[in-house]
Amino acid sequence: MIHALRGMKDLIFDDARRYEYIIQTLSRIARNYGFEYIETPILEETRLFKRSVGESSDIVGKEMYQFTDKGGNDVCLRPEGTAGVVRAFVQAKLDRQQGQKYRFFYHGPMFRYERPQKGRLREFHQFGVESFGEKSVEEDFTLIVMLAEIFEALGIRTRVKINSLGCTVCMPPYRQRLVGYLEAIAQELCPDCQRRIATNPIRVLDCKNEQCQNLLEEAPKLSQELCEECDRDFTRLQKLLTDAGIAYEVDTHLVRGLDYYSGAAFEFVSDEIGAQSAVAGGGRYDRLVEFLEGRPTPGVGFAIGIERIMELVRMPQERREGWYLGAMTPEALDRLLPLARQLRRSHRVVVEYAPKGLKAHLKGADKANARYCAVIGEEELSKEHIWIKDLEAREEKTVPLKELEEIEAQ
RNA sequence: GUGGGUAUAGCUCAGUUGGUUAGAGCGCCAGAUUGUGGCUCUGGAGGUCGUGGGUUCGAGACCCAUUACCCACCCCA
Repeated sequence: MIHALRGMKDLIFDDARRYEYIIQTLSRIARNYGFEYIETPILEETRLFKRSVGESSDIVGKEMYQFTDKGGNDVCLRPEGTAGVVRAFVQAKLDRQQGQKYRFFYHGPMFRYERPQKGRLREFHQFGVESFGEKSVEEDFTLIVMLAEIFEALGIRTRVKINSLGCTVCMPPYRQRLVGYLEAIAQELCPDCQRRIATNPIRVLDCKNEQCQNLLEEAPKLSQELCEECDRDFTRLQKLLTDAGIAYEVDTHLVRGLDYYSGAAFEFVSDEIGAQSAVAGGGRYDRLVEFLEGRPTPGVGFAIGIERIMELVRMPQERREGWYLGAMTPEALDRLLPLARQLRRSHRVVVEYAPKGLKAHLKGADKANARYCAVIGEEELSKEHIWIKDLEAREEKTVPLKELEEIEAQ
């Protein structure tokens, strides 16, 4: 038997319904917040991600599905969604519309060659939004509010963590101070952290090693060394969240894993899904458009991991819907087919082609989750009638075929 | 890449210290008088016990290898 590749799953039955419901719900909310749909290619040039996500990240360093296509291009399956949307933004020359705001939402598959575990697949799906041209911290606030609304709508309990990653003014000096501190205690840090001092010192902060965490308690904190502007924004963000009644925790160790983040960073976590607890993450990336050769344009966005919230979603109760049509004789089937075609203009219709007894048809209609079971038997056929039962109300009636056709044609 | 766990029916799992024709529940199919679903009852189909070796008179059980899946580390949504 040919099996799906490791870390790749079919969405079928309940999973498919949940996926569809999630996408519909999130799309609706995104539109209410002024975002519009964008779709970008799943395959992109590798250098897009090297420049945006960053070569020092594991994602680009060792997790990409990368290959050379038949034209000799170095390409890869997208490992995340932001880079493609920013590329599309620059390619459409929207960066030339200074002062304009653009807001997009997207959803679709992402690929990372990792060892699968709970909440982590090689092909997984994200729903994300990207907002361009809005520098105000109110936009950061609005995205967090939006996420809160999303998880509330889906019936998922989450905790909100926020942090500020600083800007070009305050981050570089902080980074230097941090490196100085880390070098002094380097021998006591785990091997990974020792390596990170050179490659990406900020990420030492969210090392999961307990000994490292203890050593880091005395480390300089960016939150205390933010420049005036960043500090003002971060304080304002906290005030807005408090006023809006959104509980949050400031997590100075919250470091987004991708290089393009700056300024506000946030993460929504769930305590009900195992080790991979981050269900959504995002933040500001005011320099990313420049990295991709666009004119400087502020940006902020987030992404939600669909698979991570799938089992948590509270689905609305499913109701019986549409029609089941069945015939008790071969001749009766000939009358059913045109009727099905008519009904399908506006209703869900399932047709059973095999002639069967009434009981079998009722069972079939029940299994098909149809609201109405309509059957033509010998009796009905001779009078040009059709027998209809409402499976929910348990009421039945026999009406002329013509009547049903006319009513449903509207 | 590293570590741990699990592989028996379509699904969830039982299978005692190795011992005859490998079981249950759910699901599926067919019936319970001739045209009435969900509930109940009866019957039925369906398994080379992940794969390959080995130990043994005898292996679903024990040993080795291999593959797949799951969980955790790493990293991230």
